[in-house]
Amino acid sequence: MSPNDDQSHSATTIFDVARLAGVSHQTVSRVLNDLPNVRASTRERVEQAIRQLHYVPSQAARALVTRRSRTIGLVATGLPDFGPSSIVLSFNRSARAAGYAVITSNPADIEGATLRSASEVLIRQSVEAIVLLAAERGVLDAFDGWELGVPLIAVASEPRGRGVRVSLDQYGGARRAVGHLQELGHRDILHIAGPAGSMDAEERLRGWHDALSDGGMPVTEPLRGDWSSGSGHRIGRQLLAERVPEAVFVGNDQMALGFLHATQEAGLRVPDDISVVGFDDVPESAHFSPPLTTVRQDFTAVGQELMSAVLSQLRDEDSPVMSAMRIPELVVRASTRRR
Amino acid sequence: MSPNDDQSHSATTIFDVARLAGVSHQTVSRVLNDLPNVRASTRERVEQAIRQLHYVPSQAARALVTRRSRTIGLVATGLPDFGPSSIVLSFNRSARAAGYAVITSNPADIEGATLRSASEVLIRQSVEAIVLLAAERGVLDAFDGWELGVPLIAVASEPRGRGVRVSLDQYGGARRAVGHLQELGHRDILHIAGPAGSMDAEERLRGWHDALSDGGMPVTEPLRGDWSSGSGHRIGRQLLAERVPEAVFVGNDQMALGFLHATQEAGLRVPDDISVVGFDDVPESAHFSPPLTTVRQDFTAVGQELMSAVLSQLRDEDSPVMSAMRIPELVVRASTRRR
DNA sequence: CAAAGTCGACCGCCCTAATTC
DNA sequence: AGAATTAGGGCGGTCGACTTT
Repeated sequence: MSPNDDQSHSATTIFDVARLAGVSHQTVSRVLNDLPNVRASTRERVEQAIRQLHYVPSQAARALVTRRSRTIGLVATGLPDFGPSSIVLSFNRSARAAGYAVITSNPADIEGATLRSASEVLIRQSVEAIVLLAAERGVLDAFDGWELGVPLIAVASEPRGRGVRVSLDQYGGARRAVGHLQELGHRDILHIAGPAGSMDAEERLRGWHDALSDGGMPVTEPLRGDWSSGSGHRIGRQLLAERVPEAVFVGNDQMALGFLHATQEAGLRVPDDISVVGFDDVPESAHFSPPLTTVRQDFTAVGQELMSAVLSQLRDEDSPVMSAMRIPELVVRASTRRR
Repeated sequence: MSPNDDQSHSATTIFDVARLAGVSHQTVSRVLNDLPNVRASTRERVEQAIRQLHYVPSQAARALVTRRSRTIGLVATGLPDFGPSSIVLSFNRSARAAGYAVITSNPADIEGATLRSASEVLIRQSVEAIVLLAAERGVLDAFDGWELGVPLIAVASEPRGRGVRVSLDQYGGARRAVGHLQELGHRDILHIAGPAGSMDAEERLRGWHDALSDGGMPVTEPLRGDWSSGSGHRIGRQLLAERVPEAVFVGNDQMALGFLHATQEAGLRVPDDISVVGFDDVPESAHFSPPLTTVRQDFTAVGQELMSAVLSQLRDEDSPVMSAMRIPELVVRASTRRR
């Protein structure tokens, strides 16, 4: 508002405000924290002084005395892929909306030691909770027997390890994908899975497997990719050199893209010669060649649920340990057709 | 190490450590901060005590007295797209390597007020610097005449506004892309640009424009997308309904994907009927149909340079205001061919 | 006179208790 | 007597000055 009245404002304290407003520092504290017993006129004078001095309360001082940093730590792997990035984005926004700042750590790998040291840095920043976004099976084991001192909330699709878990129903999503293929009359349905050890990969694999065996269809060994389009391409090449399945359920959209690439190189047409279903529904999948039938994951919801899990955990320690998982929807486009 | 010796460790203080080690709290502080004048044997005893108590120094208390939070704030827009996500990832890692934690804020829009309030939240967390990742022209204006109190470092490809700027040479990259097309003998080269107002979009547009006029070629009005593959698709549809240009330089890979989709719908073949060049080199572009010729941006380098700009700014206030911008490389794949 | 340690003030804020109106 | 306000003691560190080998 008014110009020329800032004095290197990192040095302005609650006492300066008090002096200017003609009250005690404690009264200023009261208005700062919306506590009662402050006359409206006094409050107004104080607020006026705050504005005039560009006063910003010191979070450090406040954290020191309240023992609440209003900060939560996020350990995230898998970036810059679309899914993880989307979850991080949504989580950051939800946290901010709840009045929390989030400190992010992106460890270089998912070794127990690396994860632990990333968390230690966060603990040192006195975060009030730690959120773990690392889809690998066993990452939670790294936290076993380690008294963090703060709640741990993880994105995990398997019911295992300590901490609170949040996820979407990968198994259910996979069943929908394969079910779609089955409804179209396909029986010979292969699966290009994500890396062994990824909880999501394993759950999708399980969904595919169960859908086939429940339908009395032959279950073959799944092929293993690493989520990258390159791996989808490579696997597709090898596979198609041997035989052409009726349909393929690919573990994510990137690998599906690589697989589509391989089909073209092999002179095959999708969906005429072979049906393909992906997983994730990244924004680009609508423009793949052909537009990809896939399973939509609501990453935004995951971020929001993470934050609400954090909040309920902060509120009382024994809130539910795993929230209900929504089943992702199938998005039918042009990469699948009736046999 | 040893079991059963943790006492709700958020309450452990430097005094507890001192007592256990049989020294004064000051001596503990010395070993904590690697200061001299501590006998090796004493140091060892203190470290032993620290381990035994699971002692973690309170960042809040330290920040309060040193006035250094060891935290830096990041205001990032554009997520979850690949480029911005990659920069954020790289920046986080570089910051961590330098001993800084980073608090991220992802504003919902790029209005001045929104940006400003996001920064205020960061200031309140007493960050030591603010990094702004918002490609829009004019976002820096929102900070004009506002005494932040901490250095401001921005990713910006245009030399404008306050603060330190870091970027890759968008203009140079665009010239390389268009130069490639020209070398292949194309003269009728259209441009599908990113949204008006995006600094990167404007710089790439300028590069395209200058390449054409320097080559004595006709410059038409650029088409405007919004970076999404959907917009590339829509624009492609409209364009191709009217006429088929020899070549198109598309502002990013996503829009290029959408455009490729449109060419297929129009029954055109790339690169036989029309050459296409993208920008970014997202990992998927190698598997587009056809594999995309594009310009590779080294996002990791941007993240690293951001952090080193922060450090030099923290070290002394008048370090260079804009670092040298590298020119992104051209990656030739299968979407372009000689006329 | 070094090196190794100890003491005590202070960073900016919140909380409880005491005081004033 | 009760509402409004003030005084003072930490929170957990760092740093300078001072004391002990």
